[in-house]
Order: sequence, then structure tokens, then C-alpha cells
Amino acid sequence: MKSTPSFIDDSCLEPKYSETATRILDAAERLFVEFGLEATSLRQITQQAAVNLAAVNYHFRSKNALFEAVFARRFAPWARECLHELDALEARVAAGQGTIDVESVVMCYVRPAFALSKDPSRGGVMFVRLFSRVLVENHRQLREKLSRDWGHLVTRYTDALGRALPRLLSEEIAWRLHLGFSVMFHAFAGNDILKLFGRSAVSARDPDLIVKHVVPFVVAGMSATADGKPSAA
Amino acid sequence: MKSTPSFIDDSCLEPKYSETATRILDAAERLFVEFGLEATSLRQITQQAAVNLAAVNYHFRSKNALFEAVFARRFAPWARECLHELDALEARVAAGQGTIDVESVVMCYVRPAFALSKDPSRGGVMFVRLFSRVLVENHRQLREKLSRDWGHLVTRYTDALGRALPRLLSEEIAWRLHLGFSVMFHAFAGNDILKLFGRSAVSARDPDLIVKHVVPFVVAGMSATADGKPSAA
DNA sequence: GTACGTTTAAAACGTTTGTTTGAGCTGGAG
DNA sequence: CTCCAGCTCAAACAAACGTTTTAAACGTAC
Repeated sequence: MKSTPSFIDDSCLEPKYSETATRILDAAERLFVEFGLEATSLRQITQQAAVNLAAVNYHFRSKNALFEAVFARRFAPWARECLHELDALEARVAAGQGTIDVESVVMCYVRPAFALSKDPSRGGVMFVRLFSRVLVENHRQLREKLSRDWGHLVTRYTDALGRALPRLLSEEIAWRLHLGFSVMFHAFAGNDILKLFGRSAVSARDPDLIVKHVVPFVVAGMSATADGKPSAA
Repeated sequence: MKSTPSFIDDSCLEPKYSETATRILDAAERLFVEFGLEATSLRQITQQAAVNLAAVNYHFRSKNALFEAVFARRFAPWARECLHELDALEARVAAGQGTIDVESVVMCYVRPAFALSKDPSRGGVMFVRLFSRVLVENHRQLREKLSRDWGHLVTRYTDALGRALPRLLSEEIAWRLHLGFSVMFHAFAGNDILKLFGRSAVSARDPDLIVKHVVPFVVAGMSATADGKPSAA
């Protein structure tokens, strides 16, 4: 009955794919994350998935459509979880059990990424890495398909952060959310600039360690005043 | 006479390329940044550069070698500038004109990126965007070629930040540097998560605006205590 | 003017790409 | 059993890829 279909509804939890299609999705996910869309061939994917080459064009329409399916399979449950976190936060506040503070908002998007990273059955860290790729590369088809759901999520987070930092202009809120998201995603994706061209002292793949270091950093950054000093509580 | 050649020496400032080679580099840079290495064909590049297809394999050995050349042309002067910033900071401190504080260290890597972004003759924002791509994609050849110079830069920044935050363990220092770099690069590269799948209130392409918003965020994040509150000055 | 190394031009090379085809297999319904 | 839809398979398709080859044009030194 919805005139504008959304990825984020109850249907996103049903297992929609046959075993062959799932094996294709799994293999494609691994390879897209590792090498990117263009650098991964359908023959690599079907070989890793141990299925026939034509199965890709049978179950999914094309290579691009396969990429969309790979992304959407993880995106929908993740976005759903984010919305639940936000709902729970606002319910707690409405019930008078505390106010919205910056850390609560940050945790509303750190927790879903953290949970995902620890759950191999949902691809583990794969989705976050894929997301960080989509962030850098330009996949116009994806933008069009997901702009509605993503826009809704951003609006919700913006509102929540705005209530946690009522003194800031909405433009400032948008910037801090942007930067905070950026830190979290790239940290979970393991895009470590320090070890880019070699070794690093930091082993940035343990989700617990990531949360431990990222959350204080982001909370402090979001709470900063314009002159770099923390805001007076 | 050097046994281990480095990209960062005086030779990196000389114009090494003929006009044809330069046109190839410029076109390749634009396209690599926009679409990535694999999604860009040599025919696209030579067409945009208005040169013959074979010129690429004549001036540069191969497509991969061209990519390295594109990157190295911008990386070397940028890294040089970073080192100058660090040298200047340490010289100021040695002369007794103040101490190393967090903002000074942050500015040591924000300023070169800012200067680059405002200078079209050095490709403007192209290099930062290219760098953010290299950060996500896996270009092993680049890693091997640049690991020495990059490692040196990281060591210098780590030392400086360690002096600005003497109470923190070296592991903590590495994490904050990692996260701070991440924010700055992706902000300058314009990888805006908020506008990922649609419109955004933030127009994140003006370098002055980026500095204005990123520096306070990063400085506050780096100065945070483990519990999310800013450290006592 | 001639001979030279350097740079450009166009065509062709052999692979690999995403996609399509058409025949063959399988398993439950009538 | 027959039948047919759902699915798999090997083979082939045209197009595009990076790279190589061959010849022609260029500027410079003798």
C-alpha cells in the first residue's frame, strides 16, 4: 500500500534468497569489499561461490544489480537497528529517565556498527567496509535507491544531536554529525592512515578497542566549542 | 649517493615531465579521482588529454605505473610541506617561543592540506581526494613505494603529538593521530556521509569552512580524556 | 641537406569483460 | 507416467580492455 517503497520494513528480515543466490551474495560481498566493484569480475565471484557463471545474471539482473543487492541486504537491517536505538533513546527521555546527551546520540550509531562487527552471521565487519567504499566511490544507482531511507536516518540523528547540543546552530550540528559519522565508519572499516604504507602500532580491527577509543574522541569533538575548548556543561 | 631513494627530496620540485606527459597526468588525475583506477580506461584518459593512446605506454610504462606517477607527483611536495611545518614548530619551541600544544600539531597537517586545496596549480583538492581513495582501496604497489616516506612522516607527527599530550600512552597517541588524520582527510576530500544519498545542509567543499569546523573538532577529540571529558589543561 | 634520437600517429594484438543463448537437468503436480 | 516450471550448465557473443607494433613527423647537431 506504500506509494514510496522503503528498504527498511519488516520484509527486510525475511530470507529472500535461495542457497545459490546467497552463496553469490556472500562471495560478491567479500570480493567487492576487498577489491571494489570494477576490479572484481563475475568469474571471480562465481568461482569463489562455486556456482555457474550464468547464475549471476539469472538470480540478479546484472553485475550492478548484484552490487545493489549485496549492499541492500546489509543496509536494511542495519538502518532498522539504528532507528530502534533512536526510538529507545527518545522513549527513555520521554519517560523522564534522563536527558539526551551527546554520548547517548553517539552510542545510537556506534552500537549498531559494533553489533554488526561482532556478528559473522550478518557479514561481520564487511558492511562497514563496504559502506566506507561507497562513501569514497561514486555509485549513483545506490544514491538514488537509498536516498529516501538514508535521508530519514540523517534527519533523526540530526534532531537528536540538536537536542543534545541546543546552543549550536543547525549548520554546526550537521558538521559535527558528518565528522562523527566519518570517524566511526572509517575506524570500524579499518582504514588506518597510520599503517597505510606499512606497519603501525595500532591494531585497529578489534571492535571493543575501536569503541573504547572512538567514542571518547567523537564525544569530545562533538562537544567542542568553536574555539577548540570543550563547552561548559 | 643515497642507498635508499626517497620521493621527498629537492628533485621532487623540478618539473620532470614534458607537456604531453603533463597533460596525461592531469587528465588521469581527474579521472582516477572521479572513477577510480579500475573504472578509468586509458582511452578515456588519452581522449581527455587530447593525446594519442600509445603516448601513455611511451611516457609511463603501464597503466599502473601511470597511477604511481599521478600519486607521487602530488605526494612528494605535500609530504615536504608537512615536514617543513613540523620543523618550524620544533624550531619555535626550541627557541623558547611557546610549547607544543595539540592545536599546533593539528595545524601542522591541516595547513598543508589547506594550502593544497586552495592551489589549483598543484591540483587543488585532487590529491586529498586521491589519497582518501588510496586509503580505502588496496594499492599494494603504492604501499611498497611510499612506506618509507610515509613511515617517517607518521613518526614525526607521533612524536610531536606525544609531546603535546605527555600524559597519554603511546598507543593512545597513535589512536588519536589515526582518528584525527581520518577526519581531516575525509573532510577535505568531501566524503560527506550526510549527503551520501542525497542533499545535505552542509556544503563541504570550501576549504576555509572545512578548517573552521574540522580543527576544533579534532583538537577537542585529541585532547579528550578516556571518559569523554576534556583533559585538564 | 642529411642523419639522428625523440615524440606522435594509427592500426592491430591477444585477453578479458559482462551478458546471452539454448540445451539439459530436477522434482513435485496432475 | 507425463508435464512443466525452476534452475543449472557449457558455450559463445560482441565489446572493451591494456599493450605492442609499425610508420611517419618532429626538432636539432653536424
